[in-house]
Amino acid sequence: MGLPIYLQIVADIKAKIKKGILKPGDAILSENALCEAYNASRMTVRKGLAILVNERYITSIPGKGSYVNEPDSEKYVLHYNEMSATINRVNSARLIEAAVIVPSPDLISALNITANHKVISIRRILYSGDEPAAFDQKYFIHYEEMPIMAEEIKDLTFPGMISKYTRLFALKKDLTISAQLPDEEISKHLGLNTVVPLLVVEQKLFDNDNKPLGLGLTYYRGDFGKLSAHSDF
Amino acid sequence: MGLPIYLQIVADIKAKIKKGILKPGDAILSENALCEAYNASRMTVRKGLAILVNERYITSIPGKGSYVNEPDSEKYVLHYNEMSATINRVNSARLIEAAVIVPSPDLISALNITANHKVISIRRILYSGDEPAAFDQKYFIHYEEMPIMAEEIKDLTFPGMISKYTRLFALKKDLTISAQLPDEEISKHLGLNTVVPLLVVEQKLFDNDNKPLGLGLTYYRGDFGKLSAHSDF
DNA sequence: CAGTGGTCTAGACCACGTG
DNA sequence: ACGTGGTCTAGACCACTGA
Repeated sequence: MGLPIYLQIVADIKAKIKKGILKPGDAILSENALCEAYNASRMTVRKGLAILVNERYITSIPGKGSYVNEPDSEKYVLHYNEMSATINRVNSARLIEAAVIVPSPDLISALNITANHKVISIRRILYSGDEPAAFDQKYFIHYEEMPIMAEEIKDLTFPGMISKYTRLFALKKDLTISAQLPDEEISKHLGLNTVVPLLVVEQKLFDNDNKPLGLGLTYYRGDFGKLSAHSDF
Repeated sequence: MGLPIYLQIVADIKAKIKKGILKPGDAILSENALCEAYNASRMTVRKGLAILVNERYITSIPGKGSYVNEPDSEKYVLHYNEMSATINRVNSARLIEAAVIVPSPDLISALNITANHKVISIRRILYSGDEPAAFDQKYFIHYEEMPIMAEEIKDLTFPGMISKYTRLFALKKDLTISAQLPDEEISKHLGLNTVVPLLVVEQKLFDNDNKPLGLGLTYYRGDFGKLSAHSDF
């Protein structure tokens, strides 16, 4: 019984939802009714309900009441880091290119820049022990005050690279995951003789105003790359 | 200026973190100091800080103070639904098997059951318009009181199927994403003549006590399946 | 010891929705 | 008009950390 009142309320309502006593669409007790039921002040009750709202168990509608939500069965939490031993067994990297390039038309549109902008291209092979596990390509916009610092950058993740130049908390990130077959160049870099499917992770980084900051493509050998995600709560 | 005080506090502190005025590890003003700064009561200040704690911007340590966190640059939100037009362009399904089977050793260990348990196997082809986009295999434990209801189940997602028998809010879900080449059977079902890489999504469903409820495998043609995820906030 | 965050109360005023 | 949730106050007591 050491649980604070507001957490008891949370636990009780969650339990009722999980047992089916409260179904999606049902109204829960009003705040005042909960105050009476738990002999608590309204602020305490509201603190509990705020948690349930935040975890998407219920929705509160001003002037009406609070209602049990449909479960959001589609939502997962994914941890991704192109250099993570636990995720991809990747534990080292070798830089094969770090250059300022003239962007291709595709890159120009992906980064939303004009043709006279320069772009930094970073290419790496990511290793799992001695074996090449992935080919990694990053692009980001080159500004004058931005030295390439190849040595510093070699072992970083993409957000890590970008955060050399910007506050990381300002980053927005999109990930797109697909399966592809390797082209000749990637086959060569990864030393592939047979046909191996690739797990491709595309990262797009944006600043707080949704201006593109960089584009990353990582091509994992299908027998190395595995991503995992889990439902929250 | 219509913003409530507690949201102003949230916005101000977020801004300071994003601009680098507050760096990871830095202490923020104490609650009492913030009360003075914003001419607000402590409960109002705490309401703001609670949001920052929840969104992982800061951590509060009793007796000491609140501190700016290292950004969690690995965390993404993934929406997945094997039948979603927006995610996979899948808009219909055809059932090719719905049967009670004797589980293989692999299945027995994956579902953590004994050999005398029966398992329901559901096999479907998922279509994008007229084209087969994925081969879908589900397994879940068969209990006596569980009719198969093939027609009802045909167009459901895996959580949808399971929720026919259990409260959905109690579900825990794991997703594993990988790239594979099709075996003969899958090639046949998807009508593949050339070598096409597959994006494979493995779903494991658990109840609230982490007891396995089901195993799902969905094999998307690489040119159809694309998953996307994004950083939160 | 003084300062911090964690919990809680008993009020208040507001905007909103329904009868 | 009444009940609802949303915001806010000015206190209170507690457990904890650090000097």
